[in-house]
Amino acid sequence: MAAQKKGAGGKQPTINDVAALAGVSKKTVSRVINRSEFLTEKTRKAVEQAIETLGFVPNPQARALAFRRNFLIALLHDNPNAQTVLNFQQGVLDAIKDSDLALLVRPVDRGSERMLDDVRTFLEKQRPIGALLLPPISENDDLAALCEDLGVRYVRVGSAPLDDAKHCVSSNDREVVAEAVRALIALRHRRIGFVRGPQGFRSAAEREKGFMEALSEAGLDLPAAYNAPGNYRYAAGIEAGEALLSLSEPPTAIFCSNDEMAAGVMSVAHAKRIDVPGALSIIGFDDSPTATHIWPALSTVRWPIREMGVRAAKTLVPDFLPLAGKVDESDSGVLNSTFIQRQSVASPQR
Amino acid sequence: MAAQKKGAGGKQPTINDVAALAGVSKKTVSRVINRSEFLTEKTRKAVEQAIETLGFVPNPQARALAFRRNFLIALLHDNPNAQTVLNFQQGVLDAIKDSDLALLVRPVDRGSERMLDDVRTFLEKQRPIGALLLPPISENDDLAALCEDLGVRYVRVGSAPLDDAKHCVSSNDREVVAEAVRALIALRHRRIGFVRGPQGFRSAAEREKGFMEALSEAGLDLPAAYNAPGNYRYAAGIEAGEALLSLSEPPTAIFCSNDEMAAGVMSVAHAKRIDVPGALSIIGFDDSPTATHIWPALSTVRWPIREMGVRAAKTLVPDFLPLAGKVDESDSGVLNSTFIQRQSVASPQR
DNA sequence: TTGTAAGCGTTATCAT
DNA sequence: ATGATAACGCTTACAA
Repeated sequence: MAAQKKGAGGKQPTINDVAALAGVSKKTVSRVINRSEFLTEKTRKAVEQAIETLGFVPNPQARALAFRRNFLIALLHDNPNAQTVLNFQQGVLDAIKDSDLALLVRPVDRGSERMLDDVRTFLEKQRPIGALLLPPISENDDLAALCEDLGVRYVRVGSAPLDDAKHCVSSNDREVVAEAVRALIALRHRRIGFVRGPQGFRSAAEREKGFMEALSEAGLDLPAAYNAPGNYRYAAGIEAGEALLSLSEPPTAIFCSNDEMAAGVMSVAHAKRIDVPGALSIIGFDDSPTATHIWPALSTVRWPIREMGVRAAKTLVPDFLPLAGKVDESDSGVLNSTFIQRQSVASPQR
Repeated sequence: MAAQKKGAGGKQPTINDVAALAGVSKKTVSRVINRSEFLTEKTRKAVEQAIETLGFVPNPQARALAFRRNFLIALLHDNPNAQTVLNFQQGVLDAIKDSDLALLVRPVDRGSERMLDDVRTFLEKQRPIGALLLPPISENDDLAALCEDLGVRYVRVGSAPLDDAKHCVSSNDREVVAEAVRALIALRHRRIGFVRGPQGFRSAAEREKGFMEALSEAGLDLPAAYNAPGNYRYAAGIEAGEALLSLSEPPTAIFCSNDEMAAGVMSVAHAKRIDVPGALSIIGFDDSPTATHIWPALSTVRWPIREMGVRAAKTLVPDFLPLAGKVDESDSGVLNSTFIQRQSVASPQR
């Protein structure tokens, strides 16, 4: 039990108060705080006792000044998927829980011309030890270069290796999408549609590669009419659904590059009284809350996003984390996504 | 254009470098940084020029130490709804954009016995200027007392006034729920079911009050069988749907205390081949992404959460924000939620 | 209007 | 193993 502190009025005890009470120099107290190994068990006990009695908590600003570094890491994101961001945050916080670190959050506006300047200003002002970059901004090489330039460590999170293992944590989206599409093929689907992600997104490209890979393995091809554009938004799913499901020979299954677009396609199917999964199987990507909230529940790919948060933090600041935190140096930084089968997929009825 | 700084190796220029270059004392530079009014236009220009030339950015740790306070505010949350948390975050960041403040994020575990201790440790370690408390933990009086005790400002966010206006930002959920239910009644619904939120949540109580208010105004009552328990989770919506829609005389409309449970009820309706909205109208609460992703799109209540984030930040740290940030002192701190009508509601067919 | 000296609470250096 | 003294980069108090 720490002693109760005084309220807002009472002054915080300082390292000097502790030193005085324990009858040692403040440097010795500092040694205790920082777990120096050159300490008698006895003096350490005495100092700890004094700390306890006073309810002393080291002033982080003073420490930061003396150390010439603070204890903050930053999360930079411009992710449309709230659940993804929050799960990642949670993973990061799991990782830094028993450390002195705290997490700063900074959304950035990918579209803005001043994006790089904004980030520069933020990093210069706050000087966090490091920055975690979530997709899609993690794909921006200029941003990584900026961090490098400012001496701020960084780790990029992506759906495929974007950088060397020291600067990247990624998942194997391509493989898992291929696996999902193979599952459709195994169910005897032959007319399989595809709804793309936004152009220029690495994640979209990876998912497309996985899709094409599975198709060509099976000797199938993707007619132009089955290949619909998208941008990860629900409305794009609606448009793609309208287009694909109005064809004279519509696909019996559609892979959508994310859940939100899959929800759009599903809505169109409902509106057109097309039975899902009887007449149409649908697969999404993200395992967002939407995936389980729509009916029928959506088969999808789960990104190990929380685990990636943990890993990203461990990669970023291994030297600030408890020993348990160390990542194996030889680790490739690739985590596995998982294909999750739910009710939206079945064999085509015919 | 700020001058490019050296990379990781180069040392940051300090206030002394600026002072030397500008030919003034460092205190004068400090005055420029802190916008003192007692400065000749000429010296100010000279110092600004030097700052520009060197690319000087004041060290926040040193400032924090000298000021005896840092420039951080904290967001404490334990909210299951990711979109809500993120929208709120965005609002806070909008508000502090042109200030020196940064945002720390800290999820807390409402269920844990050590919750208060964890928060205490966090606040003592980081010593943010203030803390923003999101529901449901904003309803915890002990938490507010802890902030008070530690001299950390706080603002609580809730669905009804939880504290005096200096410590609270809220929305008028009760009124808007009543409005939504009146809309059902105006459409000639008479058998209206209710799915409750979790016990002990203020938000749940407010929504229930609003519901009951509208019912009794119309001289309707809520049979016990129409009053289903819930906990804001999808699975509870499924259970409630199973119960309500298996009755020999089922309701023609169901108000669910949040969107997630509404999605559950909707799934049950689909599974039972009950037409929505023809045979059953459904209303939710939150205007979460789910509301538009399910089919048919869900009528719901939109919480002005981003605006509440802005307001909460302005209430918490008016003295750190640009002048535009001031909140009118006489303001009650109550923002308006909005009823949003979508396809899930219609007159009962009969 | 500007400058000087002292101090914020910690850690680094270098003794002992 | 411990301590004295000087940083760390800035602001405050007071003086000029």
